[in-house]
Amino acid sequence: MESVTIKDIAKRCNVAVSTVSRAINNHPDINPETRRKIMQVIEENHYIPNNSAQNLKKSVSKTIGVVIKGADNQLFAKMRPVLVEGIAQYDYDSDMEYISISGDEIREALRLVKEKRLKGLIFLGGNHNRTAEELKSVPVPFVMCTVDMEETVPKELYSSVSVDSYRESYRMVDYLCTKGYRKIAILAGSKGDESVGRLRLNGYRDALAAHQIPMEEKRILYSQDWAEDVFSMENGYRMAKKLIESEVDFDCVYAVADSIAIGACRALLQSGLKIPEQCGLAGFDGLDETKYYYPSITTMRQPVKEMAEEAVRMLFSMLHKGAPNQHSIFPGELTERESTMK
Amino acid sequence: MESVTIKDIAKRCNVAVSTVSRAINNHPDINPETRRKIMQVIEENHYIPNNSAQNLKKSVSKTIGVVIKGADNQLFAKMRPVLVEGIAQYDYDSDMEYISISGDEIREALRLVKEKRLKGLIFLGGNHNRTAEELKSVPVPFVMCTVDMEETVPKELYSSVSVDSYRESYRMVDYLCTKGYRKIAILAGSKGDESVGRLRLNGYRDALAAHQIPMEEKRILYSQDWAEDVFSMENGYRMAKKLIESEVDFDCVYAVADSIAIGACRALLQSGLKIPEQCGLAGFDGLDETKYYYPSITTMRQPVKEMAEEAVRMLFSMLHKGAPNQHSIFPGELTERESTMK
DNA sequence: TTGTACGCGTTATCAT
DNA sequence: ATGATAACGCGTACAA
Repeated sequence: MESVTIKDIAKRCNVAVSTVSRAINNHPDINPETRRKIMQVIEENHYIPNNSAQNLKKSVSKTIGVVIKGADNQLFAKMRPVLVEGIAQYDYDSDMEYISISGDEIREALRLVKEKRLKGLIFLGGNHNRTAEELKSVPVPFVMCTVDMEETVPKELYSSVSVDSYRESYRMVDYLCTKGYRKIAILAGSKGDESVGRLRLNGYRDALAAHQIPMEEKRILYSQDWAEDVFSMENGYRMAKKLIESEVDFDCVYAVADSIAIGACRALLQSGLKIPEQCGLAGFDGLDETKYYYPSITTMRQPVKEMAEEAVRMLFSMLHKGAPNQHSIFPGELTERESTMK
Repeated sequence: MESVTIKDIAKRCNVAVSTVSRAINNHPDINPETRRKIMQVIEENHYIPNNSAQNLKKSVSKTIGVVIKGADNQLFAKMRPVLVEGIAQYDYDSDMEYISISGDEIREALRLVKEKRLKGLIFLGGNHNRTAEELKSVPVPFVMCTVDMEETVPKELYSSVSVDSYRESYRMVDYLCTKGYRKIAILAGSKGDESVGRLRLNGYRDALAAHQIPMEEKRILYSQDWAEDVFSMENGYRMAKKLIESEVDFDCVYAVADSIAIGACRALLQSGLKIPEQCGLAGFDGLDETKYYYPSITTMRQPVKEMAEEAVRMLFSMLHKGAPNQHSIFPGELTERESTMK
């Protein structure tokens, strides 16, 4: 339990702690011979520097915080390793923090920055209507990843990497219209959604309008307000069931997230509908599952890997070169699959 | 950037740092009045104690390490929040570390324990053939979660929470036999698998034997040795494809993991086979997706939430009460679904 | 009840 | 090239 410290190593080597420190940190002015010997003793005793002491001393730990909103979001799960590796390439550590979908990521971030002396932040998910006040309160550079901010929020107050939820949602619905679907139902998030759910819903609205298709309120399905559960397959299943039982007329279902689409797909097939012959289906995000469902499900893929890499690049350009806040918008990849290929 | 420290607070309050410290840590002997005032100043200045300094001082940080093997394992993703919350209830912090599926979790754990002065460890996944040496080298109590150790490893050297992969796999195949399936193909892990894959394969072997069904090597499909990829849907799809094209006779497919089963399911349906009429299908783990596939997929559910809770309970019983190593085996839940209900 | 002073393990700045 | 020592921010025994 009582770990071996740098002092122990120094003693065992009959040198001063400073010499050991030099050996560890590859300092130039040290006799290669003593260095070799010290490293050997370190090996033998399985000595490993105390992280807390290092950070305390360095006063500013080389650590980037990653605040992940939504515990089992699969997109974020795919981004995590990319971020860790990317950050490591700059010789920084990463500190991952998961917070609930209903939590306040900015408040949490503030705590972390102080507590762990973080040098920068990457947010995965979050509300898109933060106030200027809130954004200004973050004392280190940060990048919002996969979250479209409200237009009213000044662009110079934050950096971001995202796909344009509104625009790509519009594209998707436009595509569905082009395929001949006219009565497209949408499975949206919760009614009070302040995140991507609403933006995608807006894209749906405007695309229909552009095709002169009257929008029926009845074809908009909201989920119950069980916050954590909004983007679950179960919720998709429930909403689709409700749609089917409501006897509302529809020839296509568009879900604002693939997880919702998968649940919905089962409900549709179970009710005897043929996909895509009697009913089209499309999702959003590009989860792997959509490729292996039968029928495979049309989706708007988000290039998560590239986005994560860009977020890291962007963050360090601000950190190292003092670059100003930037915004990078990635195009979604409309992936046409069996569910809409009649 | 230059954070406010406990000294600053002390100065602003005209008290000594120790008094501030007492206020923060709810010490009994402090004037409620001064305490109130100090807390107020702390609020106003957004003071938050430096984590590193606290840990360094406490010399033994109240932190539990969680080593997660396999980045996007969905089972583990479900366990994470349960673990965090459970650990927090004991007033400990958790430190999550993800390592690649080919990494050495023990070596990594050793590093972490020293570096961050961890008090205990929970492993999510890992090799099941560790040596006694390796287990003894871990200097803090630890619990292996969801990993069945080899019988030859002395039970008193580690604690574990798991379902019995061999036994439950046996049960599953036994069930399939009972349903009348006679030519059951298995989609196993990679040939050199040292983890659950092999144990589940063994269960398959013995269950067939018990039913006097001769085992055909041709019905055992191994994946390529692309380590990270073994339990992916894509790999399931590939193996099933290979099976179909091989013209080997089979009336049922059993995948050692649900993710593999999902990929396989698509391949089977795509080839025109009716499930379950012409071919049964079963997986293992109990992923949500299996419930929403069409047809829904029979699986052996692992009670992940309960297992995570038990792991925490077990760890702290060792930590606090000095309890000896323990082993808790959870029964799998054979969930019969459409894919095997002819 | 409050203040003083030391030490946690490490790195950096001086001397030597 | 190496050693002694201060400092990082905090908690706590001890003294007051």
